Amino acid sequence: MTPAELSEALRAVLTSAVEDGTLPVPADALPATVTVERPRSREHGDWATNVAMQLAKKAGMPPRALAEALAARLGEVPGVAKVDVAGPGFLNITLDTAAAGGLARTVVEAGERYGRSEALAGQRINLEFVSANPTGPLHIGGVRWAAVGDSLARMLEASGADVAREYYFNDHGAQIDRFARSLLARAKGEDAPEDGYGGQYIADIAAQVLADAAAAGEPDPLSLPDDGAQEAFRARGVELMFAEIKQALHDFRVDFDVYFHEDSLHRSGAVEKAIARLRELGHVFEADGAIWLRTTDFGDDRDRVIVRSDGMPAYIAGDLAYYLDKRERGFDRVVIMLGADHHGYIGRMMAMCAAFGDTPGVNLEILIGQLVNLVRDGEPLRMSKRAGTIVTIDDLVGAVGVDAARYALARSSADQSIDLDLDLLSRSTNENPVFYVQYAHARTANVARNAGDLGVRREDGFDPSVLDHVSESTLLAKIGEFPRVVAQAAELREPHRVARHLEEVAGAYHKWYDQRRVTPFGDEDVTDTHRTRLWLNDATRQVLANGLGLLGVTAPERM
RNA sequence: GCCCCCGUAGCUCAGUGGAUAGAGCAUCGGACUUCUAAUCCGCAGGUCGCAGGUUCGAAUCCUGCCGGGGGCGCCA
Repeated sequence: MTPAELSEALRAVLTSAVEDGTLPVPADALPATVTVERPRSREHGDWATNVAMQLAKKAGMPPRALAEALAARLGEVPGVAKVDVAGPGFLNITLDTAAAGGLARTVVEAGERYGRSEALAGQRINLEFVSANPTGPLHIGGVRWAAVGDSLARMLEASGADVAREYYFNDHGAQIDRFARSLLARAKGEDAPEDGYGGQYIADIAAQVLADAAAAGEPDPLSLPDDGAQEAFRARGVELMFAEIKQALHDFRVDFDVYFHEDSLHRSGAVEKAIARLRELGHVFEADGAIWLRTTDFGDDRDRVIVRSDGMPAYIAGDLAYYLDKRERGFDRVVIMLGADHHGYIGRMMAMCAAFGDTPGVNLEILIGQLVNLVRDGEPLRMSKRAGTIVTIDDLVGAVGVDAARYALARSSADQSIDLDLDLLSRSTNENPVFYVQYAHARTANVARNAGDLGVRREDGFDPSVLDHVSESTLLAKIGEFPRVVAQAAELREPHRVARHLEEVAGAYHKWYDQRRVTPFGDEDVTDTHRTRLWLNDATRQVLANGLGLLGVTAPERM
């Protein structure tokens, strides 16, 4: 019996109690899903619910009295061995060993589908993340969002949502001009401009632009007048830089459905259209020669310029048009992941959303993630694009590999700033928890191979009543909670929850492995005990594989 | 000055109002002639930053303060 099935059984008990008057509350007062949790202490049974305490006030009954009434009915449910009322009104439920163990078969039969749900079915979600400027290689901060964003996308999809991964390609404006001037200067053998970019990659790309032009039989860009030369370096340089970022992300197992060019919003007239819409809605005014959006009407702390007094659209104008474009493409939920250094945008972005008549927090969600700090020898490392002292995605992946990098970045809450010690990472020691989880998976695969070699076959028998050891109860519980953890991670936009849960599953598996043996000794006969344990072994393997898949981390068969 | 995030075991961090606050790492002591010891078992380790409040119940929610980090342009 899965916790979800137990939850349904509880709800049926509640419904019947309402119908015959035992529980004097209206039917719509019942929670849609009854929360069933694994109690902290083993003495409190297999599962517990606080539903009696939640309903006590509405029913006008003492929580314990209500719990007693429910306990009697719940005890009648097939598979439920014992129900106790404890503390202020908890219902502590103990399952028959066989009913609890049945989960192993459920998981194996569900296979890759175990952990998937329809919790977010019908939602069309646009998830924008990374969106780094193509003025340099993807740095460590962007890599965090690549890992977290892609994992979140996988979990949203597993929960039934229709998800588009989107990268906003900022190829318009002053930063790109600075990038182009830096390339040009380097090609001429000059120092980088005061406000430009430095680093070896600038030299590499400048050389590549020259080589490409020569190979194509085009005139040497350096022979052009400065304007033309800068444009040649801009066009080709951005293309090269972006291709490099895209390739690095692909190698990181992150592929976007849409790479959206900011420039296209300006060329297509989408910016003007968005401003016109806001003007019609009466949220635009002019002052000091500029055009403003009255975001203070919607909670922002100051109004925002959308067209500067020199006639150029401000940066936010692109955001207005981009948001509108996403909505018009049919996404009812626009989710944007930003670094903590952009948290100041939330107010204006939410105000913009409201100005268009949408609901902030529903149609537009902004997820803020804290920064990644780099540490070497215990000293914080200052990074500067201009000086070229940046740690790129390739540096990180080269040091620890994709699996460890993705896992390390995805296992912490995005609210938490994280320190990555470069020495530790470059030593590639075994301190990374990804190995703990992957090793557990490799072990399940090894056990299954050995069992197969010795003639243990699942299809020959399944007797869940033999799964009576405490390590089996614990492992079954961890496996049983997996679907709820995935759905919760998707709904809360907190993919790290899945990683943490996998660590618990792995821990429970390792303990079980030490206590119970799947394969027969020597000339021992194969019994249902071996077969049933193989079901549990394989169920664990499935959960670890599904979970690692949600994190974009491989599940090795051998290590 | 205003805004955001953080403060939990020696370290790194889990814990979206529930029971005796957990894990990994580090330290110390144990367990491999039979499924992988990248594992497991045990010991030890805590004023959940401080002070109030909300309620049957607060690490969790609210207010104030302290400490650390980040941000507040007609830049992008």
